[in-house]
Amino acid sequence: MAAVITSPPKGSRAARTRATEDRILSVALESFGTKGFDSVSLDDLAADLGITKQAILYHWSSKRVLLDAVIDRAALELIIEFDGALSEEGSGWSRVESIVRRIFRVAMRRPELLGFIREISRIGGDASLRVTADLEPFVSRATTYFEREMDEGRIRRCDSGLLLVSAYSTVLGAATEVEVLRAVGIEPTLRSTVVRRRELLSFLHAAMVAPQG
Amino acid sequence: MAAVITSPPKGSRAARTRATEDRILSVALESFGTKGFDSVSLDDLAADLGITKQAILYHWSSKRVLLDAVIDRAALELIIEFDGALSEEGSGWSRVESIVRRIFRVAMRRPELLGFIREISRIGGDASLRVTADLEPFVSRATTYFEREMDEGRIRRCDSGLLLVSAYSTVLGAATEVEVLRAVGIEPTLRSTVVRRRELLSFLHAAMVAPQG
DNA sequence: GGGAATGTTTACCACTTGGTAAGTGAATCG
DNA sequence: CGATTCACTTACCAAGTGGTAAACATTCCC
Repeated sequence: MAAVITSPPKGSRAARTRATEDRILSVALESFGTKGFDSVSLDDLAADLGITKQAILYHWSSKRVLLDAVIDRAALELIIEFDGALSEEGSGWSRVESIVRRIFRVAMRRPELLGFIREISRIGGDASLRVTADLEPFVSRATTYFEREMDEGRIRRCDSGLLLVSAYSTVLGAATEVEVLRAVGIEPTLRSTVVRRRELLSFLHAAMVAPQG
Repeated sequence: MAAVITSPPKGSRAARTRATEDRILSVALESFGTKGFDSVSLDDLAADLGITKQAILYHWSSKRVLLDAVIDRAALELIIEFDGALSEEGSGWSRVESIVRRIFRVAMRRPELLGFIREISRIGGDASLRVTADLEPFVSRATTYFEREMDEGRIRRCDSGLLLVSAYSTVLGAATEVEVLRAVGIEPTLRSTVVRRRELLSFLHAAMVAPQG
């Protein structure tokens, strides 16, 4: 709704400006996520966009400020991708399954998004704090969800925070550690992806699901 | 044994040269692993070492060639850290447990080593190929080990390559994704590390151990 | 002991980096 | 329509980049 109110007449200057900023953020996210923040110069970015670096610096006063904007964008997109899965129908294992499928879809179609979060973690400092703050609402929702599932005995009882981290790194790892996969002789094809997802689901199932009784 | 034969008289020029190269590789591994290859300039490196960058370029003709040397060093250290675990006494779950403990020890004491491998994976190209080639013997040993354990029914049957990747990313993730841990409210202290290791072991146990029968 | 090989430094270079200043053409508005 | 704001470009700059050339000090070897 806010979007409707604030969105100016189509084709207006303000609208085109926002479209440009959007394009810049999008390309920056992809580049930072795949090559790393320091490995991408403003000139590189500008060249990809077909503009000059000063155009970028017009919208954000420094590369560091641009990074903050990209962080916010990445967190937003992550939440959009995953938050829905938490609200979906079903419960217990079937819901976990749908979350894993969704994560896999993101990892396959938007690897730069997950790579970017990882990159930010390494930069540390303010950047990490920012992404942490951005994701906090989502993390607390996920944790709450896990707690409830445990209370109702649908998954094994354990530290919900660690469960989240374990699930996150397991899936993210299996989906993105392409080089490691190559090292063990798995070329990342669509077919092998399906196989890996199936294996991973059974791995997680064994790990998470409470022994029924 | 080879070391004895090739090692020159103590304090000789050759020995000191090798010590210098060793120091450079060590500092480079730490810096590249924590800050990233592109984020560390030769001047930075030299400053940390108390020498000039030209001294570095004397031993390796370019920054890229230095990277190759650092990759070899990292792979060697990784193998030294982990390979022993595969030959240890015990079998089945107890051995897995000892491997996990070892990985945790490395992740805690030498995070830059694992961070470096991850960094290299992202750089891609020749660098990735090199680390893959360096680690191949170790990977094939680990895979063989898993296969045997499965044959003898001590762990669940599944794709051994994926099992390796899953175990690797789960452990590496839980041990190194500090920012994610912070996001879920776990400050990385020694105490929390112990807790996390215990949780992880139970997670892995449920996932890997074959239902007895 | 003297010349040669070796490891390191000083001096330098072309190029790239993030960032500034001033200018320009088009959309906007009174 | 004319002034102004806006989005962007051209022209720079100082600092830092990886890398080269040559001078220099030390160790080695005959």
